[in-house]
Amino acid sequence: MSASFEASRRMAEFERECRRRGLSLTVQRRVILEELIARRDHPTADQIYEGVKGRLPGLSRTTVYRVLETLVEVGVAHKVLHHDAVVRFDGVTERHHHLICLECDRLIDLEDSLVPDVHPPDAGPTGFSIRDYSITFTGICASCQQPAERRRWQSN
Amino acid sequence: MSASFEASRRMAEFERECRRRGLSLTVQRRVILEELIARRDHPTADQIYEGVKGRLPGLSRTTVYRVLETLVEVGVAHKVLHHDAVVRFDGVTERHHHLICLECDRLIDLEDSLVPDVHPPDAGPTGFSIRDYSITFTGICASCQQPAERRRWQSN
DNA sequence: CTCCGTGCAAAAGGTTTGCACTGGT
DNA sequence: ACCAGTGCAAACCTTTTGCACGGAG
Repeated sequence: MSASFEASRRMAEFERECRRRGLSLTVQRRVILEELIARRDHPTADQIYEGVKGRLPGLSRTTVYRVLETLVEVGVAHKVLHHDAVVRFDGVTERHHHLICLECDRLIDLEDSLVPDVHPPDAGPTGFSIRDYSITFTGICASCQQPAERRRWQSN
Repeated sequence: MSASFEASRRMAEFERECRRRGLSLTVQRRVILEELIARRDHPTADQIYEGVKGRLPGLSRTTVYRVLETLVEVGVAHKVLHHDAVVRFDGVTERHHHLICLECDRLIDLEDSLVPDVHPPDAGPTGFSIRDYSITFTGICASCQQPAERRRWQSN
């Protein structure tokens, strides 16, 4: 399955969901979702803004924030939790996990297939109904294990 | 094991670690750690500040931020990742997991013993060396499953 | 006595809000 | 034509930084 096919499938899913919910299909929403799907990193709202402003003259940062929030509500994007107090977004909505380097804070995706299934606990007493999960593995990334030379990363 | 015993054990651990690293044992550090250990929620820096400023007249918010950062470095506190773009702290350093309500964003702790062990993957190709992990379960909390009545939470 | 740690004020981000306007439906 | 969505500017909130003072070691 090619990346572009996957992208258009996701876009179609988004359009369908918008109609179902009575949300307008604006250029901004489409372009921002495209950008998010195309990127394999975990961009911040501002990085998305930088990435799409060429294609959307006059675009406002505010709109990027609002659109990203919408995409999350609709379910075509996820928020990623990183400890830098900046919200990051993920266009990959299939279940996957994260590796976070304790040294440089780099965040790497990990396919779900590499991780044994977790049987979600009953959470019985709390009455919490579990829908999905994601595992955050902490450790040291390859570059930070090296003898402290040439390890610079654009903070992901 | 009583909560207060556990608290003093943690405090002792902190003091030992400070001496080992040549860090000063200031009142601020002690009181802030006490507060963090005493709380069972996941307070923000500001909530900690509100909680301790009575005991530390003239305390600066800046100091709270710096001290919390120190506690994390020393290893007696953890950062908790929440998608509200505000850093939260956790005085529980034993491995545990989180339940996050998709509806109200509430964050609930889940003991590790309730969750089957995850055998950390090799992460072979990436060269990442895994040290620990934490699972975030997403779903709907008890109150949000109720017929949409009386569900208000102090945003945890 | 020497620094590390603190307090204060100010700056730096990131994110949200109010309001008028525009573009989807 | 109507109303959701956008752009802009300003507000807001969290977090960081620079500097001088004071207290821990």
